[in-house]
Amino acid sequence: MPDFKAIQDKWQKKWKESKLFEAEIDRKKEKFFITVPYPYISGSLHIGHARVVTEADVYSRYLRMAGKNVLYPIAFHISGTPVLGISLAIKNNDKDKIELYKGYVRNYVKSEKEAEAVVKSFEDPWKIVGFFIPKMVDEFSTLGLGVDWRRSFTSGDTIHQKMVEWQFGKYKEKNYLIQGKYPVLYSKSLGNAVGEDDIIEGDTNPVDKQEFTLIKFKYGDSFIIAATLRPETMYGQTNMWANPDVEYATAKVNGEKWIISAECAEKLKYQDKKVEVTGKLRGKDLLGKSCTAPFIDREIPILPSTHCEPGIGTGLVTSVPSDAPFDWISLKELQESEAMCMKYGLDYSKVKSIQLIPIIESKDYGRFPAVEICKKMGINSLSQHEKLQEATQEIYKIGFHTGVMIDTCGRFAGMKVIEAKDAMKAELIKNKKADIMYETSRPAKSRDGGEVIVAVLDNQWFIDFNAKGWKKEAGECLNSMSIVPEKFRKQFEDTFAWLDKRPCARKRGLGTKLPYDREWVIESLSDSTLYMTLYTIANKVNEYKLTEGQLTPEFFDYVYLEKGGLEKVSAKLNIPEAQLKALREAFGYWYPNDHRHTFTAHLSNHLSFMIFAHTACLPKEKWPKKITFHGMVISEGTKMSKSKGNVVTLLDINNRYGADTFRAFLCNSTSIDSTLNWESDEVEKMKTHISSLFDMCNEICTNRKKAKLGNKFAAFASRFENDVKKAGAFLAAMNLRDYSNIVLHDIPRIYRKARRISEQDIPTLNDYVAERYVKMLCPLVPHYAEELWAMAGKGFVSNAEWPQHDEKKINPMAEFSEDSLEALSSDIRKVLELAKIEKPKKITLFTAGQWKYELVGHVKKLNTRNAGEIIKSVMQTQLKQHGQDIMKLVPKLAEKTPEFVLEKKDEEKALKDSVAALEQEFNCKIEIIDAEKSQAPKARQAMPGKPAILAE
RNA sequence: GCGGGAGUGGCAGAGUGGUCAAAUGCGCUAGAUUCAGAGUCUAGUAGCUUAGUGCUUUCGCAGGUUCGAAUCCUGUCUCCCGCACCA
Repeated sequence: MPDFKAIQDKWQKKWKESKLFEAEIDRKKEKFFITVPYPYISGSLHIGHARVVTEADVYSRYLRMAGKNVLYPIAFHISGTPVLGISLAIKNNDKDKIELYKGYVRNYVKSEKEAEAVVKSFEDPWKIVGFFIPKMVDEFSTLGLGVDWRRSFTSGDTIHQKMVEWQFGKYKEKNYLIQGKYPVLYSKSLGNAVGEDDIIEGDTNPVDKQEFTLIKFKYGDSFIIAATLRPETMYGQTNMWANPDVEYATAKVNGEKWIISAECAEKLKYQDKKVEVTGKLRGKDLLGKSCTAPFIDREIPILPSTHCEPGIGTGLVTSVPSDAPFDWISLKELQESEAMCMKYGLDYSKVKSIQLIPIIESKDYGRFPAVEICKKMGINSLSQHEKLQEATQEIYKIGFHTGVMIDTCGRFAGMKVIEAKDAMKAELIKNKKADIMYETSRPAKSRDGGEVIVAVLDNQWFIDFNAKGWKKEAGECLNSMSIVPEKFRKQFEDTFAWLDKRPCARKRGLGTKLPYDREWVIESLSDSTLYMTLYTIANKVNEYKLTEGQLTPEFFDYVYLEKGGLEKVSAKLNIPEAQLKALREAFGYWYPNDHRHTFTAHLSNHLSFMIFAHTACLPKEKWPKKITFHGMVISEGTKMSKSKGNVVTLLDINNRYGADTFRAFLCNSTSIDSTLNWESDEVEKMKTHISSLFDMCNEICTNRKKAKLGNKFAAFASRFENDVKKAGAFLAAMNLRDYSNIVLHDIPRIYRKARRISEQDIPTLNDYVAERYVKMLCPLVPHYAEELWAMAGKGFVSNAEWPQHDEKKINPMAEFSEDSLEALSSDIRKVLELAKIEKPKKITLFTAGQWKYELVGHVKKLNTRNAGEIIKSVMQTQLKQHGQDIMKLVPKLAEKTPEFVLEKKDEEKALKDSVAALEQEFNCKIEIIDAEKSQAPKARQAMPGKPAILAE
């Protein structure tokens, strides 16, 4: 077995030394600029990252060999809050996170002590970035990528930030940016918006924002405020619930006197409301009194229930017992307990007289869904909290999707719940009878232990995708692009239609500050939509040592848009004209992005934004040309996750399998848009497969003799030429699976078969395939290919020319004859087996009568498959005389018409040529007889391409 | 719920109107080579049947169109992905 590791290291080093993949402008060649999404840094790279870069590499290696001037760069994304979250966790001494990162770091440093020190340093987020980026470059490199690393950068680099500033300047100019109110998850202790990564268990148990409608119930000169998720149930209200044990607050909210829980008053301060707490009020004190329900304008009593939680909503709940399980059970408990009514000084008879009011009919439920579901689930006490919650969700879900308002609901009768909800809410708010409050879907804490609530920011920046004209241009761009597979185009169209205003900045996280409002950091999906442009110039910007002060909007206006005039810009920015010109030239030459290869998950955000960004900032000819998608990656049949322990990292790959095995497995195990299942057993098999392939090629390359390949190899040559042709075509279409099938399986198979034709011709055969085969292997297994190529001593195969096929040698007839002969020998074997003849004395082959060839030829020419029509047509010819046989043959022919039919004389010749081989195989005499000249009953069975067989 | 996608043999995965019992690979069975293993080679791998044949069943399920359906149409079931500030 070859030492794949030594071979791999050797060639990766040589490529690097010779700057093989450092792309430069070459006007003689057509340029091709391919990109993949830059990875976000978070620990080690795994096979999910590897898939996209490797597929792009195989493809771009082909294009390079096919004569294109290929630029394939990779950069790194560091924007956003996850890195910050890691820092924070480490700072807060989060044991799990520290262990996790120590685990990563230990892969790269020598001692435990050193690892600890490195992880400690991660309290500074930039140290995380600084540590991992070089490691990631190294890990990617072990895959044998043809990447131009000189052009790499991170989204935290000056060049990136200045470009994003330019981009957002353009957005601002075009009025694509607006400000407005927006609810966000917010940590009171951090004084900042928080994301999933900042919240404890935010990744496993995500926190959502819920929108409550606050309903105002007139109560003296104040309002009792009830919070509800179901404003459509107004017509079903029977009473108000207050928790007797809770202390409520009276507060002035935007000038009105509200009664709400103290917690609620606190939260509302964050939700763009003026709140001034003026007093306290016990829940008990409200009981037995009444308040006026808006909308239905009805007096309803205030009753006690412990299901009102001060921490949720306002701590006061309006009761709709027909549709809310909690309300129904609370009411039921009260109605069944005179003692409880006495306790709170309520009039028991009045409480007992409360009747449910039906309002909604839903699928599978009658007029009182809450009652029904409680009965069904056996709920009869408020203490069954979890079951009640479940019941509530069920009723809510089914009511929302299938419910219809019934005749008790005034002018909303007949309306679907889904519509009535919004209509009633809007009307309430319009008449100032309701307000909005946001609440988290579960109690949550940020990593530092502070409470997470929902805060409304009133100066949130949005990108307005509905800004005038933008969607039209984006649509135009999409129409001009090629999307592979094409089925994803519809999803783009849907996404475009649905995109509206998107918050694009937050108050924390790594990234670029908004140029005209510097307390905001551009959010990480919004800052990574135009960075591909930077690959064209990043190496030069470094080389020229351009500084922040030089990378102004004028710089990008000139380099990207050729605006401002060379002399003027050069003088203003203090950049030599030659340099500025070179930068402009580089951008002009390499851009647009010809091909972006990426994961489907990016479609509805990154890729869509990317298209919008390009149309906003760049002229049409610089818009992206093509997007291809790959499928997801799973490991041992399930999703990769740390907890399952099935994450396969690039370090694992490098240690256990090597790049070529990985590449071969990746390309060969599934088509590009399907899910890749990483199974180590299968990978092991691939490893042995390609190493035996390497041994085979080794022999092909060393045992060679230049000579003309004889005619007996016509079928082989035909298949090989065809494979060369198809391999190129498959690669050009980025069909990596079919391509790899050819080089990994098909060629070895036909080659091994051909070797058996004649031992003494093997060196000639080897010489025939050697050079082209090694070239064809190169995109897939470049290290092995270089190693083999080195035997010929002609430089790198990586930039050799893609092999041409010889169309003249493609000979379907030769292949067909070979196939027929194989079929014949298979048939003979079967006959012998069935006839139980172990050692045949003689085998007679009958060729079909001339008329049968004519018949098949005739049928093939007809463009009908209808047996009746075929017979009709045939009977009008000379063949009529064989009428009886034809009646039997035609139905079969109609069903299965052979692809090829040789002339009778050609078939006889082919048969004669193979007599020797057959005689050798079966070790007996083979005789060929024309069926028309034989009386043997078997002879009648002969068909064109399928001689009758008689074994004795 | 809305939107998108997918269901093929023991497995992975081709095939989108005829040459399809369905490529290729893996697995499995038998044989060859080999000290042995690995590898390679050869044959086979839905069922029944047979001198190489024929028949039946099969491409999630149920119907339909057609001379002919894995492929087109209708209905239905199941699974996967996205649904926004999260990279």
